[in-house]
Amino acid sequence: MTIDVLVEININKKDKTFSYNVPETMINEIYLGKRVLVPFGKQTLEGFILGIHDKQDTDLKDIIKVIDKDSILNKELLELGKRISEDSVTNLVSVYQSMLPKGYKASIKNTVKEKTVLYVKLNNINNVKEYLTKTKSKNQIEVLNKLLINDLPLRDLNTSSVNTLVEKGLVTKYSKEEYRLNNESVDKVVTKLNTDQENAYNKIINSDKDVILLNGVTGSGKTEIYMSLIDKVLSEGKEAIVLVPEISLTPQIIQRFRSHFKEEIAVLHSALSDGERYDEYRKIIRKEVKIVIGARSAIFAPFTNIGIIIIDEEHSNTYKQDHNPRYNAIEVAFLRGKTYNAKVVLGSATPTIESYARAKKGYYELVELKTRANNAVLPLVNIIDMTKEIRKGNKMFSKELLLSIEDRLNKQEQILLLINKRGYSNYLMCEFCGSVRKCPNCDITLTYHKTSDMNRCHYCGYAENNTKICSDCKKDSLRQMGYGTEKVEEELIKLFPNIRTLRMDIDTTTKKGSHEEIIKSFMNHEADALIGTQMIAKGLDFPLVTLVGVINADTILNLPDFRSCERTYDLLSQVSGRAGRSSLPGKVIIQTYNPDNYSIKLSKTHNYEEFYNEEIKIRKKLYYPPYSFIALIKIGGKDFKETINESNKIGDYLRNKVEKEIVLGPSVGSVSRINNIYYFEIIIKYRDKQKIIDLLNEIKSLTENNRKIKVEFDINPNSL
DNA sequence: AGCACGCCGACT
DNA sequence: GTCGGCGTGCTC
Repeated sequence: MTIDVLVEININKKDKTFSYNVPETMINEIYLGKRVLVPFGKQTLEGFILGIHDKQDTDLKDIIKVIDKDSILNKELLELGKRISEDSVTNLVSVYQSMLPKGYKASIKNTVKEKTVLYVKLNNINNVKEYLTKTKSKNQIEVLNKLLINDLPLRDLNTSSVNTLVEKGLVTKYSKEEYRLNNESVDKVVTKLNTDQENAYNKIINSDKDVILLNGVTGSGKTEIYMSLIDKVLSEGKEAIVLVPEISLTPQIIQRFRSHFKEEIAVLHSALSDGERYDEYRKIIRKEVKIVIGARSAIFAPFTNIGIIIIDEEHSNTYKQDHNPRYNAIEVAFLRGKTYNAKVVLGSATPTIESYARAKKGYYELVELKTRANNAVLPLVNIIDMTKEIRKGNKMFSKELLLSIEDRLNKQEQILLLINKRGYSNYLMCEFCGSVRKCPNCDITLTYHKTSDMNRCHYCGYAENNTKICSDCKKDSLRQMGYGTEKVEEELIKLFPNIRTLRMDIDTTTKKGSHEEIIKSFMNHEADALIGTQMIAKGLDFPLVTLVGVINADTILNLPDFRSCERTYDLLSQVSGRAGRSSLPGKVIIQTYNPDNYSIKLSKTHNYEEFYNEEIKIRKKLYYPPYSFIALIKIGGKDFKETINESNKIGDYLRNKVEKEIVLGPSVGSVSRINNIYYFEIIIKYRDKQKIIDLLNEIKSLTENNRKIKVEFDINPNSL
């Protein structure tokens, strides 16, 4: 037997496979999509089996071994990978690699193994019953009585008694696979839909469209609809995939799904250990579960009879992978949905402009939920003009925010404070000459880290001791600008010495489980205020929160990105949605230096459509999505001149090929230099997606032999 | 990705 | 002459 193997390194010739001979002893382990270890020149590489032939060829080298026990990539997923590779202009191997769960990718040396536990079973029931009438040992009687009901793990029994019984030949120890994540038995909760939810549900199941956009305000109860849809799919004997943004994959949501679906569900997210993830995948392959809930890569769950794919918070930018292969899980969902004739449901309070436009045009079924479930009212939103506050000397907290905090403290209600860190970290600026301290390798603003008292570059990891000396004017005038969660917490405690605070940001959530701990602690009212970054904006449900404060609403708005208004509106709506989710009415205070910007102003009314109508005008005028697709070509090289030259060549090539489309650049990249590699960018705005994908694949094969430059492609990039 | 091969400049 | 730079091509 010989096989075609796609090896893990990038062969310059497009997705070339190599043939190997399979030794007799391994023949029954060979399946398409499994990984094998093969000799390759002088090295040993991993590769995927893409072809199996029944012939004999002694000229070929033998494979070393078969790595995978189960083949996760079945025929459907192998085909899907090819399509993704084409659409995202990435090598096939890297697509297949990212379709496998992370634990599987670990090097062969530390491949994850099944966890086994020693169990004890009875040998012969009659012998045991007879022994029970004779023996006087209390411990042994207890052990045997337990085992009469069913086999038990050794750790739950008296070990020395078991050992005695083994010697007497009455019981035997054996090892049994045990899943690392056990679905602890919970009472099954039956959800009941209210009238609005019922209507939405019916509209979804009766729709003749492949894709449904479920646009519901925060707290309108989309999750109950999802669960009812899944119930229906399960009753038809089919499977369901639920995608949520990593950040909102909180214990709260998982618990809700667990309590509804019991053990029929597997959970996949980045906080799992390799072992846990391995086990969750085995549950899927062994067909022990019918539902998968997970982040982006869960879209590749190896189900074979998918009935529905649900994507919650569809506007979230986490569905697009921000490194190669740059696939978008939503587009993958469409592909898989089509294969299985399964509906794809996109849910959001603030859909992307593109999705909403498609729904309005009738490509998607539009289903709307305009009121909150349980009669909760949408919170009152106050927008505070910080330019006025700063004249009064209120830098961080406006008067109104302070009064409201005090009020909630008196009433024993809870407060959520959002500090928008993105694009607004603690940078150092010279008070004298205005220059900002930057990374010597990357041209990127350095961030001051209080814990280590160092300035760090978030791109390359460069770190230096904190300094007050400006590198331009050499004066002792560098001053910390901006503030993060830490600073806000500090100030808050100064102002309200008795306040109990919790902080949630990258620093406090690196440890496994710390995210959950903070949420649990806040839920139990062990703190009055939760101060955090974006990660507190989504999906959380704290009934006692009646005040949400946004310290700095403008930071995203100031990013040089055509989606900055959309992102601002999303964030403000999401975080506002955290207030007043129970019977207590909620209030939101948004502090901003741009109170007249429509994305901030319109977050007051909770009316998405109003915002959409404003935003779509601008998109049309400037020929941005959904009126065009955008592709980004990133060219990097060590030699500045060489990189410009090659970039220009690519630009010219494109301009020759696409007449009416728009090619911008090459221009200096948004980050011009990282780790002493220079970057240039070419942006293409176009109408015909397929045409440009083909063209980019052409450029890829033309440039991948060029060792002077590295070219990367990003179709519909998350940010520009 | 590695590694060999080969073609040029600088040297004991 | 020969050591070593790196541009190019190949790995079943």
